[in-house]
Amino acid sequence: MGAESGRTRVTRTPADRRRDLLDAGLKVLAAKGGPATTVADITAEAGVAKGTFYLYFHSKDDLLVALRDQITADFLARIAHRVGRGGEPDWWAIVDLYVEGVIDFLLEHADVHQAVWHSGPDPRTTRSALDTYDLISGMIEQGVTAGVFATSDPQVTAILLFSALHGVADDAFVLGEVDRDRLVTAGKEFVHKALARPGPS
Amino acid sequence: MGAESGRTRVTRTPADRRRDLLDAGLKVLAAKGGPATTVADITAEAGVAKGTFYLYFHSKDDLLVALRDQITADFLARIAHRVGRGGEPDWWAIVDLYVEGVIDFLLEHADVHQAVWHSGPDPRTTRSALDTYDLISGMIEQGVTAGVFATSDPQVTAILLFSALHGVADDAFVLGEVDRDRLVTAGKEFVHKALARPGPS
Amino acid sequence: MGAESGRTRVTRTPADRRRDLLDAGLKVLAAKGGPATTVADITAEAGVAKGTFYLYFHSKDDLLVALRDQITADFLARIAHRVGRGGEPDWWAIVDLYVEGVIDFLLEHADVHQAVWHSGPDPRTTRSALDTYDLISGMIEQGVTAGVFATSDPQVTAILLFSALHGVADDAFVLGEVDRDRLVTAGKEFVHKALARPGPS
Amino acid sequence: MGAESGRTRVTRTPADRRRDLLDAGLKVLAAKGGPATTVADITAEAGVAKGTFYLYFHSKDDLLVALRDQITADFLARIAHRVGRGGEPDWWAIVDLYVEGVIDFLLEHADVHQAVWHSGPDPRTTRSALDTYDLISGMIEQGVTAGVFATSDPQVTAILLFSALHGVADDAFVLGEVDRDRLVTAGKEFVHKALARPGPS
DNA sequence: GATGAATGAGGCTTCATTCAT
DNA sequence: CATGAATGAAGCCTCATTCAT
Repeated sequence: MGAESGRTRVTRTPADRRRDLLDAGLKVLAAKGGPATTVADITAEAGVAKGTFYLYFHSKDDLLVALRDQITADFLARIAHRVGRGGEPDWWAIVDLYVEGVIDFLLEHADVHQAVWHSGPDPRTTRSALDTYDLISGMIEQGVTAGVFATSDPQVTAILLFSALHGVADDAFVLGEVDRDRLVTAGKEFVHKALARPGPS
Repeated sequence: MGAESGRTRVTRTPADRRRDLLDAGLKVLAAKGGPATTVADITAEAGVAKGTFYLYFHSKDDLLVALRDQITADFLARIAHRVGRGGEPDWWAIVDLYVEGVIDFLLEHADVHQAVWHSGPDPRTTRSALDTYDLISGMIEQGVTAGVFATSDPQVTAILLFSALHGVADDAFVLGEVDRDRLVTAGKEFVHKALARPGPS
Repeated sequence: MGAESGRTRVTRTPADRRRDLLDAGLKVLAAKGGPATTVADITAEAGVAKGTFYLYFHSKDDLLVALRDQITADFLARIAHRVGRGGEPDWWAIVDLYVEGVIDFLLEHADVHQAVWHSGPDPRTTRSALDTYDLISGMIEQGVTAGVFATSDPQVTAILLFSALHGVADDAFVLGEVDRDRLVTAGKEFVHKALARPGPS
Repeated sequence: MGAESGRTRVTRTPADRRRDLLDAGLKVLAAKGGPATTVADITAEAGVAKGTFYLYFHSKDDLLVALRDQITADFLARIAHRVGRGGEPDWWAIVDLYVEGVIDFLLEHADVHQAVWHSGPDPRTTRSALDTYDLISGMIEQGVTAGVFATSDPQVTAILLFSALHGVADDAFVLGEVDRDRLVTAGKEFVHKALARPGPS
């Protein structure tokens, strides 16, 4: 009597439990990679029973999608936060912040990114990527309107730009040689030139 | 009644059979995606028994790697073929050919590419990607030496460039809206500017 | 019609279920012999799903080793129980009890013994056999010290003795003609003479 | 020209081919153990194609049985050869030769013995073992008749005796510590005493 | 006879998901 | 709500045996 047998009951709100599971998922995915991660891994990491998982997610894919969305949202929030400082916008400064933001974010989360992005259901169903592209193409369009950037196709350019940065960061991670500053420097130079108006005079 | 189990045994040369299996793998992977593809799918498509697979590949991963290498080799060959025309090299023309080559190739094989690239063993072990980057950075370095291009970091720039093109093509495929000419046009503009020397005067 | 697939799920305590599987393993191994026994056979006999097996054993070999150890432990316990009666030890009586114990045990479990012993991983890794030899050589050494037995090499003699009895029992089983009393009588005579001190005078 | 493509045709008589396969089987079994040995291993070792195997043996089990019989025959021949020296038989000398013969043979062939004996079809079907026992019990009976040995049950004693020697040799092999002379010494002592007539007076 | 490519049944093991407690 | 034992559909791979050449 008194103490129940087993682990003392940890009471957490449903929202907290769900968060615990997402966090655990993030951690395990980063460590083991997408397909290798099992539901058992996640519940073990979260310190709950296997069945509990299904009280908070319909399926494993469900959690994967949730993580995808969460990561993208985090990413957008971080970029928006860095970029969205008022006053007369200095478009080149914004681009620099953006480049640094993307690279830092990806380097930080590259493992999860890999795992989450290439697992679970077809990404086609996710709005995440589109939101990201919208952010970038919005930025480009405004810069063009402001007469600072030049591109004939802001939308495709947004994808080119994002993909370029995404690519270097992922590759640096996969190849295991990460020189953040080198990437940032080269990335800035690359993007600057690609967005710049043809040099006058 | 009807057909007996297993149609009459057909013997082919090892090289042909191996090719059959690779082709079947390509087809099935394109249709179902990496992890969803089973060895049974592949052998069914190839019209052989399951055990036959293991006469030609040590494991499922083995085939995946073989496909990876083959696709990369095909890619490099195509690019090299397009680019490698003698005479005084016109570097901008080469870049254009390259951009078109990459986009065409990826649009054509985007599905397989996705499947093959993000399945099987860690790509870290494959030389494929590195070979590709070497090709590009070589091209850039020569252009720089020739005084046509300008970049302070040809290697990272090569990755940025490749990733940018790879990204648009994959995305176009994933999103299901492919406008090849638009991609090519935007890609050329993007790459040209990114590689160009700063405007004179 | 009739029973649905999979009768209603029955939950037992882990210890009980593990025992169920061991018992089932014993039964099936006795009936079909080592390599012919499949995990499916065992789970069917135990009345559980195939996956359940792997909740209690890491692999098929794992169960084989567990059975090996269990059987040896049972054997040692039985012998020890028979032999370990206090008072002035009558060494010849002990030997007789031992001989009977070995033969009875082996006749009873000969089938499993065969199956379990010559399957699974190399027995070299198991302490089982050594424990058995230690028991016997201990008995012999004590008898020698007590001046009742005579042997110049108790350890090898222990193996000779055990092997002799093991052999007859197994053979009787394999050949299908079991005359327990005949074996016991001949065994006793054999062992007595082999252990006896040279006739006086 | 001249040489045919592929390995030069090696013409061997059917009997030789069969022998090649048996020898190869022996070698591979000794190296890899019973169940781990595949038909492919054997044909590779013999330098013939897989299908050739089935021209000389009905099945894998068929070869196993053939090896079993062959080994037993070799064994009997060796013992008979050592023992069967004419003149007034010195029964104790015969026993010594026998003990040495058994132990040497088993130590020499322990690996194959293990592999061959505990694989393939139920040994119940083989005459091999019985032949061996007949040899031994014959020896014992003659010794008894000659008034040199004493046993009330020559047949069971034969099995006890054979099993004892077989056991030590196998164990020494399995445990990896082989001290041939120690085994022989202890074996002789053991068998001598077990067969001896009760000390006079 | 010889070859070796082809077969396919079947074994082991994993793991997302369910459900009785 | 939580638990964790139980499920069973698949998946990968092996290998004795067959058969067209």
